[in-house]
Amino acid sequence: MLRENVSGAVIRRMPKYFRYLDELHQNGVAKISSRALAECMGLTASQIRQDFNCFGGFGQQGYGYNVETLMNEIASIIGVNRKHKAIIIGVGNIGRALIHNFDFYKCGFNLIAAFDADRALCGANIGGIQVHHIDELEKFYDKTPIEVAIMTLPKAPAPQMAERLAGMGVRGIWNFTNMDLKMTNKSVMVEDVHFADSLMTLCYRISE
Amino acid sequence: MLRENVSGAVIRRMPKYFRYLDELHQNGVAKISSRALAECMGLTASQIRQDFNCFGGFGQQGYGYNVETLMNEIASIIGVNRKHKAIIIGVGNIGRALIHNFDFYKCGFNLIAAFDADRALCGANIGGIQVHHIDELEKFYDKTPIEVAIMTLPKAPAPQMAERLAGMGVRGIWNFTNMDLKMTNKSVMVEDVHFADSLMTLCYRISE
DNA sequence: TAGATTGTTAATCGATTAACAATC
DNA sequence: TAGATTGTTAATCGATTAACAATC
Repeated sequence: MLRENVSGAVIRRMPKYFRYLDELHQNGVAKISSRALAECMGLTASQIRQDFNCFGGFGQQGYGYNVETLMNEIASIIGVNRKHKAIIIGVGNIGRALIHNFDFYKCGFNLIAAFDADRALCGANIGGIQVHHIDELEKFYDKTPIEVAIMTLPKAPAPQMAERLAGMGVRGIWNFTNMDLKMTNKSVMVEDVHFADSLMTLCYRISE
Repeated sequence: MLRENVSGAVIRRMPKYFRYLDELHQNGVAKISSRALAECMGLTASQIRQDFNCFGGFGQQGYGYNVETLMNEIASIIGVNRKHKAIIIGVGNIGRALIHNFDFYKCGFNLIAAFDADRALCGANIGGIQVHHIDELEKFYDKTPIEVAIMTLPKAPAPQMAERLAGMGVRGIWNFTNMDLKMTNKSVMVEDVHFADSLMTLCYRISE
């Protein structure tokens, strides 16, 4: 796996490749050409071959790509086979929705605990996930270090919480606060889910 | 407002501009230069001026931009001042989370109703929003046409629902199904919120 | 007027697409 | 072998950055 100088644009396409290959595999498709994959994904064959060759040559001239092999390669490139430990901070509506509906495991994560500032919720078990008080965060981390924190808490405490998590040593933050977190430690990766930006983009596009 | 040949990259940045200008305005900041805005948003001054000039000249040489004026211009460019009517299809966890927590109004929308296939939920009022049975969708639309549908329903019925909505005449779909909707009618705008793709991107980035 | 900062053109950079030799 | 399709290089396209004249 080469994995150097891979552009953000390519990285953002990898999950989509994984998604389509997973589906093809489940449908019993054994091989696919860049051309056919391009057709069904709405990309160009050229782009697909360029993208894959950022990480190595997974195909075979004259044949195409073996769907299962390629899917596994991409899974391993993304790292979804590694099952990183994650916790969720804030069990309001969005937090609960994620706990109940979202397939963390398929995305390479193992959700192991939830935290909230509301003492009334502590000790509760939501969808199989134990809720702890936020004060116990560091104690928990010392026993069980986690790689990623999911921030589904209100805006106000968010910046401070992000720094606290970074200080503890988390590697990444999945950010649902709809605000940009300015991390002092740039090695902590932040992935934003900006609902408002997304909906406003739609607003623009339907306004012609 | 020129608004021709505006690239997708520029459009995606508009909500972010709006967000920052709104905050500056609330903090009582009256004027700002492209340089200062660039600094606080993590962009370049050049890019900001290029972006704004896709839609017209909102600044003043030697002075900068009036924050309130610029904010209002951008609000009007995005269309958030128009309050498009919207409905939500599926009141599971994600649907409820949006109804309870999300500020549709600020993003230019007026959420007027919810629909679900589960008869047990029909007639209920969730966070001020009436839940109707999905069978009444067309009847409802005939009386009250809406511009946008928010799809927070399971994958299985999603493709058919998208076509049904397009057939009725909706202009846009905010898609939470985590699948790509292939619309036959290309004039229906689809904006995806791909949780899984987002988290997998983070997975890649923390895997070095 | 002098200083500041825009609007806009030109230069650079990066990403996508096209082409084709290599090869299964 | 002939046909197909990759991996990879070259060409194109678009987006970002730099530069600077216009002007408040």
